[in-house]
Amino acid sequence: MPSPAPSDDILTRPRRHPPMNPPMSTERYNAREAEPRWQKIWDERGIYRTRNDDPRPKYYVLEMFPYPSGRIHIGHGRNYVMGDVVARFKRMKGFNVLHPMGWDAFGLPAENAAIERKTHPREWTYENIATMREQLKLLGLSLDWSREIATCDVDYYGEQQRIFLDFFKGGFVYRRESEVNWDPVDNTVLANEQVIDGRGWRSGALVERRKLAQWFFRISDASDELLAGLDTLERWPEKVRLMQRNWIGRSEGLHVRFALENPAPELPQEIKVYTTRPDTLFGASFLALSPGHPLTETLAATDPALKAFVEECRRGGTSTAEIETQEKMGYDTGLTVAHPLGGPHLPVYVANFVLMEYGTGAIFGCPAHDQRDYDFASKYGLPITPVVLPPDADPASFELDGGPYEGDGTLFHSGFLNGMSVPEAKEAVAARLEGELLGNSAVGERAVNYRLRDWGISRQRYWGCPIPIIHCDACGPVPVPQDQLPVRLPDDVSFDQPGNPLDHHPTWKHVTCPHCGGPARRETDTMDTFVDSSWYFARFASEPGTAPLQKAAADHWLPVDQYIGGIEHAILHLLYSRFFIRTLKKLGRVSIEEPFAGLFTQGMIVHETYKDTAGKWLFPEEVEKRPDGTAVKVGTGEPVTVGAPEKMSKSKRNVVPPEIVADTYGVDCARWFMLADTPPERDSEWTSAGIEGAWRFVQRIWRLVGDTTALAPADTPMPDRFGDEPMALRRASHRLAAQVADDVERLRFNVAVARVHSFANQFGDAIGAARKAGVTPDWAFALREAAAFLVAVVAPMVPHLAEECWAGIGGAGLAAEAGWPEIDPALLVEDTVTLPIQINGKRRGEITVPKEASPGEVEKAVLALELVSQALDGRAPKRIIVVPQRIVNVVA
RNA sequence: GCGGGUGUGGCGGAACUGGUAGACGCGACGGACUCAAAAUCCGUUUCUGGUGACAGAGUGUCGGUUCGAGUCCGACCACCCGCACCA
Repeated sequence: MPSPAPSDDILTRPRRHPPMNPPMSTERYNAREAEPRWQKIWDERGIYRTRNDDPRPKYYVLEMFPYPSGRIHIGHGRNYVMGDVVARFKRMKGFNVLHPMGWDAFGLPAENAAIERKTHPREWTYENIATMREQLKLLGLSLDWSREIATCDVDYYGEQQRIFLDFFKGGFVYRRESEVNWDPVDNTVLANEQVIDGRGWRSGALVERRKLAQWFFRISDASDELLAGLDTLERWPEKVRLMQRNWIGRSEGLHVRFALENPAPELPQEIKVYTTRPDTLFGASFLALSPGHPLTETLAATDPALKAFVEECRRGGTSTAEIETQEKMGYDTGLTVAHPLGGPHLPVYVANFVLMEYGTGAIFGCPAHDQRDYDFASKYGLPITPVVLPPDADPASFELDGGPYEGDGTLFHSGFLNGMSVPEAKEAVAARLEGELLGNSAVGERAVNYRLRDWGISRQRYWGCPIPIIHCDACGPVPVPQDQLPVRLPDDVSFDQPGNPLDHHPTWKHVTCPHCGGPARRETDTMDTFVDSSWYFARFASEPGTAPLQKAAADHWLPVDQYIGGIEHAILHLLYSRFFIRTLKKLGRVSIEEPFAGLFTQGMIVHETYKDTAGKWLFPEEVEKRPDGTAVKVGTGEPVTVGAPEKMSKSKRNVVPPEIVADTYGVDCARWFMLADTPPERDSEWTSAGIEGAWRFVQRIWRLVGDTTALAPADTPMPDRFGDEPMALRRASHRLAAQVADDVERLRFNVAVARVHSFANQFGDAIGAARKAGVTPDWAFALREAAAFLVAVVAPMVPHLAEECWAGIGGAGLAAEAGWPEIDPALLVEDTVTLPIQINGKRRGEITVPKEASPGEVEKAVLALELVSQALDGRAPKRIIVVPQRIVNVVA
């Protein structure tokens, strides 16, 4: 899924040292020593292994699994850390948490690596996985590694083949011709990202469109339910739901059949168009067919000029930028159609802007009320008749001012529609045309259209899940029999020649037909990797070593309670997964419909970029910032240009490897930094000042806890009475636990961090006060409690430090297995409240009253204040507004 | 073009359903400790005027609703994101 950029020379890169003494003295928390030690203990005790038969309520938290591209940098870590905080927090709250990890391991880069470095895609992939697994472990994530999977594991893709065949038998898959990008020099199919400026990325040849038979999933049949399902996804960002809604693109309109006049015998009797503006039918001045329309093809067979025109339309890239700038082009076929409502006869054109894939591949053009039709009609001298009159315009004098009018209004020049509003006219036309016959069926038929197209899953590639079909000349496409599954990828493949290695493998594709026993060929296409990622979250539900997709396990764990990933997957991955799970339900393989109950899209980590005088990108470690704001190259003093913060990427070298952060500050600092300051959905800038701030705070927690254990004896019993100050500290401790729990539930990590900071300030003051006053039993208890609460509250965020502190205060077991602090509700309630006093809306003072004081009592107390009587200057106030617990406003 | 979002100190950002704007952090400045430095601790830090208690202004701009607006409404400006010949 995300495509992390590898960084090759991390281990030789210069290190930045911590801003202080080496963290070795006993005064300081030594993360470098403590972190691996705790990770080993967690690992040995297997505390993050999840069992399906655990009776506690389940909670499934998942981060989008990575593509194993090589190495991760710190920019990739943010979503894993956020997920980890949620997982650890929910464990403390008593849930049986599933928090797994895997690899989106098929895909093109492995084949490119095979070509460039002569390594096998399998080796390259599994080596990358090994590296990245260690890097992720370094982050101290509480993952159940026993459930790890890679989509290129035979077990996984074998199950996927079974699912494909279920889809096939259920009628959710079909095969049809579809266009691909064809590189005529390399004789190979190119992915969209391999086409650069209309040319093959490797050969530089102009890319052609070529038709190939390919497999499709019938996702467009599910348009309506996918759309309706969005309304049930209350814990998804509104933005993502909107993007999916637009992508599905439902529209309501009318199919209208136009009778061809004097058609030649080989031609059809009619042309069917789709329109969402039947109200503008009297303004129609032409019909336009797509170059790919069947009628176009029929006509082109006997009309060389039309054939040339169609070919010209085919040329040119498929990129949106090109389509966007393309001029409207048309070809007059000489045919005409009758107007269904008795208007003038209309010429039939073929036009480059009419899409075959949408609607019926044919339109009627109403130039006065559609920009595209207006452009077209202007170019070809077709009539432009306004039929919708804008509000307040005069029908006698109304003229278009240089463009179409696409707004609302009243119909005119439109026969029986005159005077109607646009919606009324739409309805009237639909009703009229439904009742009229052309041949044996109605001229008009109401229709719903979707923008969503079927999902083409065929890829002419080696490193993907083989499509388990055998092609027989006699029997057609035949499923691979169950006992011959999985269809394994052959290992002995060569990447010496262009094209699909499966296709030119000497033996692999030659098989006998399971049906008739005759000679047959395997399908050599593999599946789109989006198929792999459409059900991996269901695979994690099964215990390791068991069948990959188990109904009971999937029904137990799904839907994912909290899914976390980048916004770039807002449409395809999430929509495909939704379709996949719905289809699996229809096939009886799971019982749920929506795979992800809660979705969160996190922001990226960005970093400044650096260039030397030669324009070469520099790593952050190669750059030294001067106090005057300029930057120079370490060692040489050469000036460095500092660029704006951008997404971390290998090519721009603005990456920070997790190893260096772990070595210098410890990963807890990195985790704290990633959670602090910036709201999690926004991009966050990685800075050395920020990580140093995190380092200081980690040390601060350590000191607060250390000071407490030195001052207050362990196991101090709870005294009957508390002094004001210890009581205030207790209130703060309990409030902290309540508020941070709320913040984490709402994924407001930056706010949670701020609260912890704020509490630390208060805790520090309390320690000072206790020292001064003498550590009485009430102080001792309050301090110990504060330390225990603080450690527990930060445990999800800085788990290693928490363990070290937990051990220091004599906590039972591991912090990772401790529960969330028990909050005494009585301590969350204050008995007095301080209200600000406004005079005429401006804050002029405040008053402290008992919490239960009635508005009348508050009013009396406020009026008694000197600042109020001064402001009133003897007059009676016009009005006093008392908002209980909030504010008092005196209107003088 | 269509749809959506965001605008708050030098910076990242807080502010529950309309109720003390600037929490918390970063940076900066001043001080304590130290032979000195680092670390740590304390204080100041929206702007303007004033030595000062204090006064005035202030959440992109303009207007509105309200006792009270960062928050709600209308118009506009800027930036960001998504989609884009979808009939």
